Amino acid sequence: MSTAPATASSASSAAALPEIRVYNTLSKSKEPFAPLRPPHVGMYLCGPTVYKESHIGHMVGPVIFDTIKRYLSYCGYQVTWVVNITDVDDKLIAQSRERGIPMSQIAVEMTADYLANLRELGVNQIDQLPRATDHIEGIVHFIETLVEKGYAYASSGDVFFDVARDPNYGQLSNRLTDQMLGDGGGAAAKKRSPGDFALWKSAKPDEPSWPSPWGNGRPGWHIECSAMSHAYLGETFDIHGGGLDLVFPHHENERAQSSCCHGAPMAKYWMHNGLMRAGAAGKVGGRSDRAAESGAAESGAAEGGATTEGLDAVAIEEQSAGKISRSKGAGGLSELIQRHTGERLRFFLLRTHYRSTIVFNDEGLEEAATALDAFYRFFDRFEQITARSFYSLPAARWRRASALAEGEGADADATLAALAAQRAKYLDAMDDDFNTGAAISVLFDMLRTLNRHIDQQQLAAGAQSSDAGFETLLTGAEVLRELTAVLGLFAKPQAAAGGGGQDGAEFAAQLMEILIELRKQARTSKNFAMADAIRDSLTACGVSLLDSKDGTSWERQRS
RNA sequence: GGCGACGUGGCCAAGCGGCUAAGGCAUCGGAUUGCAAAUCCGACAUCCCGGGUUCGAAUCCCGGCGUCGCCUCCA
Repeated sequence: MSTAPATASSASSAAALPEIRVYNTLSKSKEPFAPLRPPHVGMYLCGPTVYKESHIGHMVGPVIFDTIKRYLSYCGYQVTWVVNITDVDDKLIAQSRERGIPMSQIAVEMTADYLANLRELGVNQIDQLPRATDHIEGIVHFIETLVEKGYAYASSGDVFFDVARDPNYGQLSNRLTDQMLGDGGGAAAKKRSPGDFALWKSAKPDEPSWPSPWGNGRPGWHIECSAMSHAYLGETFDIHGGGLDLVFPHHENERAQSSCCHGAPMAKYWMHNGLMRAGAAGKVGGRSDRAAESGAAESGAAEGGATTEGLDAVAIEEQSAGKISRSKGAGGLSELIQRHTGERLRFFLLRTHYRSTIVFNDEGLEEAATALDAFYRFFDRFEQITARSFYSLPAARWRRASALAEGEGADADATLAALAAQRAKYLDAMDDDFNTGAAISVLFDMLRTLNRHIDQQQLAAGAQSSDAGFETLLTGAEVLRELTAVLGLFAKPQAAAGGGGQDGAEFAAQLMEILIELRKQARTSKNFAMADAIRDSLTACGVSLLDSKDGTSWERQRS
């Protein structure tokens, strides 16, 4: 009566080939990851429409998929990752009008902003960043094919996708087509039915446009992703990602276009990351829904101004004076990065599972900072003892190349044994739908193991490689490096560990003030040995003290 | 109205039928320390409520309460 066979049978063989499981929005369940053409993996992430500066919410997907690519690569796959830049769109046109500058210029500016932010967050695994406007021809061709095959129809300069022709429409987002096709009748005069969506939009007089068989116009939203993913990854690729908010209509429509055009599935795995919410003091955002009104009167509490924060409560950039901005200091992403460092933001994002909602607020970021400090302190400690920088340790870039791969060499040494077990736990977490939160918790365990090892072996600054436990520390740190690198963390030393954007020069000035004051006190109390020691030490690191009747100033020596 | 997610210690957050319910922040003890910090050891939850299925549920099902998202542009 026991179900033992199921668990027992896999025990021996499974160890050799760890199975990665991925949550697929299409099937609403976790599936074994089996790419179409192993070891190659094609991955497409829907990038931004570049009409405004990006905000922190735009970073969630890139950080997650950057990590996914890192992990898959680490496991031996060869991943090609494409992120599109949508640089034609109604919003861009609107911005262009508003600011009185060409659409293309806005796109260039905002793309640069986006990329700069990605870089700060350590997102550097993207292979291709195609722009929609560079692929107009392909887009037109794509639409032509759809028209030829009868899935789309032209209607006075526009071209629409005929939703009724796709029996699978609605599958991804779990919507019924007849529901959408409903009675609505003639919602838009040009469409056959209200659910149809534009593939090509005819140009109005002063809008940017490109020639096409249907006259001058521009691509509709969705089609650029179908065309570009096809151009770079082929008819069917492995992973298609994006925010949960893109499931409908964006991905549903992409899927319809692509599968109808090619007669093949667009992607094997549809992965969607959770959205971010601003977690202000009270409650946040959400527009007042129909129905929500009834009980509002009695709770006088919320009256202050909890009104519409806008749909995207996270868009602090535009919340000029609202309570949201006050509670977290207004400003865009770049200011956020400056205040918290990109690494902190990345760490913060990775601590939550990618499919859940992340509540974003300063408290969370501060906590992340505190937690991260434990790592930075260990790196310092490690460097003191071994005279090696943690950041320059050779990290195994492949799972099976690890110093502790499959637990080898871990038998005799308790520390290594513990680390090997922890590493296995980490890998299990990552194998299970990229559970970065659980993986990071293991990292803290490793930190404790390593610190305990140092304490117990009494390793101190200037230790020798012949000292007991020295080699173990080295090996252990390498493994920690290996596993943190997979998450894209600790690539390079932080300017000021945990300092949170303290300006370097200003910081140095503050320190110097303290030292000068101490030396002054030493001199006053005739403790000249101490005073000289301070000055000599400073000289040793390139700082000269200049005494005068007005006090003491300092300068750095030119090298 | 339709679709969907979530509710785990003071806070954040893993867990997806069965080891002592991860980890972080905070708090409280202890070791260490000239003091402090850091580090280490230890303490701190039966999982929104009510039913049900099961030998066994935080984990599955039903009902309730609550929070949130999508259905329109959105990562």
